[in-house]
Amino acid sequence: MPELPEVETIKRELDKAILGKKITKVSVVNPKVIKEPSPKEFQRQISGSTIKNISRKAKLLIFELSNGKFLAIHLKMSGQLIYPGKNSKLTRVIFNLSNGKTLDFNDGRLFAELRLVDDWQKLKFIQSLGPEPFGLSLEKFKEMLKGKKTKIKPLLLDQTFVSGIGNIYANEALFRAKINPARPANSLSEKEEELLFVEIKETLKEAITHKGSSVDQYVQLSGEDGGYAKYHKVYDREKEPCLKCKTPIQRIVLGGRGTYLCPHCQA
DNA sequence: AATGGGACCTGCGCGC
DNA sequence: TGCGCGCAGGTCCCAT
Repeated sequence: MPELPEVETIKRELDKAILGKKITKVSVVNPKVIKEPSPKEFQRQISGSTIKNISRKAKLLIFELSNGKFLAIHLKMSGQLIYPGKNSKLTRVIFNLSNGKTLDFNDGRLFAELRLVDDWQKLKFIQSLGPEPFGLSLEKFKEMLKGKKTKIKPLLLDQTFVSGIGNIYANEALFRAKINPARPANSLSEKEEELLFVEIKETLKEAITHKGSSVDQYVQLSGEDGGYAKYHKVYDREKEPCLKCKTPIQRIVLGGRGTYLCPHCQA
């Protein structure tokens, strides 16, 4: 799915496009993506409310509605929000707005989760989240790494450890910090911890600047691709030459996820 | 505590 | 052209 930069991009565009607008009607095309309450209640309770605020927590989008409820959307692997909506075969939920346009929620793989709740802070997913990289000090980050024998890359993907990083940016940040993804987290030198801390934030920031990485399903709110994929240094570049040393990029599997590295730069 | 596997789904690209 | 396989920005759950 969209990782932190992709969700942040969508959040910023939603702010410009639909903040303050009224949702006149909701059509649930595929009820599978509605986790709570029932699809019927979901439609009923949202209809007629105004979007008062939109925020992002890690990879989760949260709409605050005028009826006091919160709509939480996790896009998972293939979720998309499109405005103005074009109603494709992947459209699972349609939000009709008072201006006559629609906000479409699309999701090819049906992994995404939409929840309408009284209090988003009580969501189990939210309560388990670790800090976001931007809200973290270097000291705290070093502290967190202490005693962690896990491989550093799967650890970065663990949302209870730090939140917002996904598979693309974990790979990219580790390359930029010249750290092998299989290294035990507690084996990093102080210099490496520092560099990793900096590169995680830099990578995420750059990705936000370019409006995210469109590798497969992710698109911006307008439906356009994000522009960051062409700057990827290792992700999805198996067998292509390392941009620094020409060594072919290697793909391995760690924690069940495709992992890309330069075996020379990240020895 | 940590790691591995599978599950949830659909669709795409690849090799034959 | 058609088929089967492996793979996919995520997370959860169970077994070891």
